[in-house]
Amino acid sequence: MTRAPVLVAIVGPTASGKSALGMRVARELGGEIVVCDSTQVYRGFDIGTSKPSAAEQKTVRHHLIDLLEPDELFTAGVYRERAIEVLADLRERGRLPVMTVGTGLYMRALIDGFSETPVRSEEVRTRLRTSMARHGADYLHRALRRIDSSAAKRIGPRDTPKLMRAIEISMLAGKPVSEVQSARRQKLEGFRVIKIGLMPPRTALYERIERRTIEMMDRGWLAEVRALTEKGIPATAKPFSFIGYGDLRAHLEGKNKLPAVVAAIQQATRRYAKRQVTWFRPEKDVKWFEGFGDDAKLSDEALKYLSGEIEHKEISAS
RNA sequence: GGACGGGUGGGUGAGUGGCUAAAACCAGCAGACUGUAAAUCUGCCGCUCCUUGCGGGCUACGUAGGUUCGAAUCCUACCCCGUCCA
Repeated sequence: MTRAPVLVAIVGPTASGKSALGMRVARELGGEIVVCDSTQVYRGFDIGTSKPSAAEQKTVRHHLIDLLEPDELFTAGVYRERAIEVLADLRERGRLPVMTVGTGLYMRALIDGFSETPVRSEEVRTRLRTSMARHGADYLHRALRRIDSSAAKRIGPRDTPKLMRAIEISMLAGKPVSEVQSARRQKLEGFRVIKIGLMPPRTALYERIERRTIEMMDRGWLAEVRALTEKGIPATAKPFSFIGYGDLRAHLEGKNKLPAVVAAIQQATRRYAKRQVTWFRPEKDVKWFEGFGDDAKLSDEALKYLSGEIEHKEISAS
């Protein structure tokens, strides 16, 4: 007779207003935000990652941001573990988890889970990289073909990261990746997930991306990058590969003119948004809203939908 | 006014007689993605027709003519752009 707690997940491309909608949902339904974003976990990288402001964090409690130093690595698997801890805490306190999802893989890792796969191993990767250097660029693909031809068919010969991961899994598990991954995924348990999606019209989204980039610059993004650089964080640190950070750093080193950099950032962001759309669109069980999350009418509807769903689920579950 | 260099598809830019609807890269569009995912990779990318084929037709390399079986590629004139000389 336990009422399974609800988990609300808001998906959508960057700049679609997930945070704004999440804030409202959390405020009105007694929730806290569980951020699902691979960039906001890094401390100090705030403006360019659209991290919730201090004011917002004061209004509604946020989780899973500012977890790491710039030189630390993070993975979908680690995200899953951390998120499960947070969810357990929220459940205990009777708070509604409101996930704002920018990183589709992380949400999948949490909700759908992975098959039981070996964790990333730097040793294996170092070895693979050495072999690749010795035997040529197509070494990994040839190797995977020997181990697991169906996986090799699925992954392109130039897709080094995925080839490496596939081989790594095969080696550590002692059986082909395909076999490893055909095992059941370890789904998130104990929550009823309600997914809502934001899908603004493409041109409107792109316009907003363009505007938001300018706003980020106005809010001192460049100064943020300068401060991070002056702290001695190397350009090779992972968060400097996030959209904008590397470009702005290069600009500070006198490499590119600012207007060109801003244009490049806008472009990269548009492309990123497109990839997010490609990822989220086929997602199952999503209630889609064709607009921005900060639109009053849209958030009214979304809220109405959510309240209905939550009530329904809780009644049917008890 | 004169001398050179150059004008190629949305952009950059290869291509000097047939293998060129035109390399490559970028942008754009679509897609894939089970552990670095704001990452990485794949396909398409002049228009059009169908019996969707390494298929047909049309248009295209500043403009207009010409040479040739055949021209983005050669010739002539003209128009632009850049550099230099007056």
